[in-house]
Amino acid sequence: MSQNNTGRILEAIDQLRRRKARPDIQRICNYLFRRFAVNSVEAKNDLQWCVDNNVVLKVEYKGSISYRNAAKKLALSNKHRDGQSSNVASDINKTVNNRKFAQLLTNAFGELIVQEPDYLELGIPAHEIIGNILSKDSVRYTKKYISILIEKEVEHGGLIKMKNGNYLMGPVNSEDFKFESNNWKTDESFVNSSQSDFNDSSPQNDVYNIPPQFYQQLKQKKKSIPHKIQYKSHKSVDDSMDSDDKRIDSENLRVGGRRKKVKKVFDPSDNHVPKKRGRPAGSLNKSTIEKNKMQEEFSRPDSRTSSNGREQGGVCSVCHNQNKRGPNDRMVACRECSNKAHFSCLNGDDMMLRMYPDNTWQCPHCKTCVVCVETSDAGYLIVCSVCADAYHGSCHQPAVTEKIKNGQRWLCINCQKPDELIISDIGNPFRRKSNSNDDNDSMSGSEESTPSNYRSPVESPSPSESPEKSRDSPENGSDCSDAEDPSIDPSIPDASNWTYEEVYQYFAQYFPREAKIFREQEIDGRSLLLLRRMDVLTQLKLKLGPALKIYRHVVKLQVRRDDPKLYWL
DNA sequence: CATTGCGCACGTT
DNA sequence: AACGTGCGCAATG
Repeated sequence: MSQNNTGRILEAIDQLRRRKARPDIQRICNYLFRRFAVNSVEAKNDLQWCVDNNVVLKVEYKGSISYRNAAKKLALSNKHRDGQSSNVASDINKTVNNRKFAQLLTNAFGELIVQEPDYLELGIPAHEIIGNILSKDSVRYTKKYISILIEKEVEHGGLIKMKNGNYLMGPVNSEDFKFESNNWKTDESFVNSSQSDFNDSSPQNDVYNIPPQFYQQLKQKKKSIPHKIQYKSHKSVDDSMDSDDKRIDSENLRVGGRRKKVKKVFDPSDNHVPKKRGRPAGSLNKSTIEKNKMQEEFSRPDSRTSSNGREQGGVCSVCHNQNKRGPNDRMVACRECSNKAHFSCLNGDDMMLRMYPDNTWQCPHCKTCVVCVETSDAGYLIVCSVCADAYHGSCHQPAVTEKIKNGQRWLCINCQKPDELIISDIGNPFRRKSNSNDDNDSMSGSEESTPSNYRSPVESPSPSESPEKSRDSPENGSDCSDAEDPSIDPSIPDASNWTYEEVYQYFAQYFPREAKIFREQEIDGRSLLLLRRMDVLTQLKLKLGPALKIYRHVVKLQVRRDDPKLYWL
């Protein structure tokens, strides 16, 4: 099932909106992939699920399809015509959202009271609450929406409105403050557990159900710190939220990996400096309409993952299916949390879904940099395609400066070996570098590229642990530099004496999912060298896409040369 | 290169 | 009229 991703999809939509980019399927998928390593098939399925369940609205706007956060739309329309929500199905996400909102609300109270202990007596003005919540989640909420929710909360007794118009928190409804979702998205929210912490004494205690940690802070802080409200720059208490929104937004909310921009506060009064940008006139240009139209058609099933997202179950964190995907499939549990995934869903192109050599697995949210032990929250993690260790680019020695996309093969320092060593004396096929030629193959979509940096800059030879075999030593090019050697590319191993296990190992590094066929069929090196195109395409029961890519490797091994002419003819 | 920020013209309410 | 939307560009890493 897809609830796992609904939050992410909403986040994507809102993020795009905030960026003033059209939240179309393309961008949403892109966002999900970047942020959460959700593949596009799954993303599309989940998006569809969201649409079907009215969590997300699919709309046509200016000739193209866009997606809207239904909750926001709802808040909007409720405001305009005070009807009841038109749609039954939105109830699901309403409860989820309510809970989320309750968390944010409590959190806001906690923070604000710590900031300004006087609020304990005076109550907190709505705009402060709104500002605080927006600073946490301006994607899901707007000023108006929050106002509405606050009023609702008052009706339900969760909040108390004072005569001065300020708010106090009412009695806790523990149900509302339960930690939400144990999925991989960890929330910075609190667990409302340790009552004891703030049970001690405070007279307001029964009124202010603020989270424990805030109560602690509050106690320490007393009233010593002068009141400084971060977002307060407006004259009247009540308007000004709109310009404030932006500021809050930019200061506190960072989702993606970036944010420079010195942030100027937009002042409508300096209109007279037009510094024209953006498109001149006429809002839509045809070419883009057409482009959008073309990419509009929904998912073509992506050959490499059969994940379908439609089925019931939701056990596998990757495909959300319960059923195993083959006789040999099994569930692998994250070694940190309760997430599980099909064995077959792991070890694919997505490096964040790679198992460790000891057959354990960390889900993407638990995976930590082996150096700083921070998760991807602290920065993009690059995962070694051999040992599955993750690193922040800057933590790795030497620092990784070039961009390694998720899915791109990359070797950590421990797994890198100078090519010379491998080629000339080891000849161990499966531990061979991925430097030279796998990017093209293993990565599904990416076209070509990544200049192969043969000689790796590294020294650590980490002697190969493999059993020695002296069979081939391909005229040992002592200078590995590259394929100037006439016919044989020394970086391509000689497979003629491989056992089928070795063949399997070789292909497993590029095609973890498909490689087992080589073992099943007991294709050893000699057989491999005899394989013909049709054999690969038809006899191995592979899907066409992988089969073609595998065939390419087969040819390379057969001729020990990487010449596209050979396999595209 | 990909991603993000955003002015401004236009659509919706 | 006020607000929502997103194109197309600029800035940014």
